[in-house]
Amino acid sequence: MTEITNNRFEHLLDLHHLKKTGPRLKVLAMMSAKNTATSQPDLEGLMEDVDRVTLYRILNVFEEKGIIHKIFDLNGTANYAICTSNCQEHLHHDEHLHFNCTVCNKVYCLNDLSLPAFNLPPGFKADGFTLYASGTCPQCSKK
Amino acid sequence: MTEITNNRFEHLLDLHHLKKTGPRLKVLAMMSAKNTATSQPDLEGLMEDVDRVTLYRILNVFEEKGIIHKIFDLNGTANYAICTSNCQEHLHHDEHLHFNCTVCNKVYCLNDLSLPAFNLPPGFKADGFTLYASGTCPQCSKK
DNA sequence: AAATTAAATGCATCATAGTTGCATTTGTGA
DNA sequence: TCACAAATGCAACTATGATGCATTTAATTT
Repeated sequence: MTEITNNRFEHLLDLHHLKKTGPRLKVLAMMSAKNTATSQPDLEGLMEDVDRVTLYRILNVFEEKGIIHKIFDLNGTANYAICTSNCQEHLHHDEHLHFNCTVCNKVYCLNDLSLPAFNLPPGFKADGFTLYASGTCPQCSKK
Repeated sequence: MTEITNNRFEHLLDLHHLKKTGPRLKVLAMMSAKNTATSQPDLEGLMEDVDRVTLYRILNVFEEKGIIHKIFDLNGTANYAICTSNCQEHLHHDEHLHFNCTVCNKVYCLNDLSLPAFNLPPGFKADGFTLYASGTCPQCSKK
């Protein structure tokens, strides 16, 4: 399974003409191991053997290539999540719902929910929407 | 008119049991002079005679009291806008639409638009929504 | 109107997020 | 396996934001 997963990531890097390096594969592994977005500070902690600057550069290219997307949580902290295949194929289809738990502060990407149609005041031309919801996540609601 | 406006701000500070000081009135004046949100760096530039720390503290109390609200733009920069009266009266009625222009980077608060009803996956309990749209604003569309 | 006091400001200092330039290393294609 | 472009690491720097403490100031009380 780890084999297969790793192959999937290597393929992903190939697709975007990026070299398959240790730090890059590790970033993908760390992010895919969670069901929520990963904050930059957390990621930095998980990647202790990798230079901070390298991490920033990896995150930047991944975002440019559409491999991951960046979400700012309620505190303005950068969070990153791997894009769904849907997101990669249709570049303009980036309408996500992001849920930010006010208790544990986790950011959930609820990609399945689609946003309803919307009309803006005259003159505004939108090319992307993101809906943010804040509240209590399932795990924090339980206890 | 400046008199009246100033009185309105003084009244606003009174309402929230905050002392009517120069820096605070200046922040309110600067923010209300614009039809878009003001970024923290811009605000810092506009308030040159006021200490950076004081500005941060003013923004924090104003936000706590519900006088202003904070919006992070596409770059993660903090932007601030004065809340509408609607927003002050009903604390839970903070469903805004924020439009971030990708050309001039301005953030517009389109308070008038109401968000459609939404249902989240089971277990998620939302207490606030914010819709972000990015694209081109009326002024940048023109030219 | 002057004195008192809590609140607000200013200053020094620190922490963290993010960037840039350059030298070194490493993946990949010839 | 060689060569070169790409990626990493390191040093240094900028910007945003926070904290502790001394000083000032707005508002209250007499």
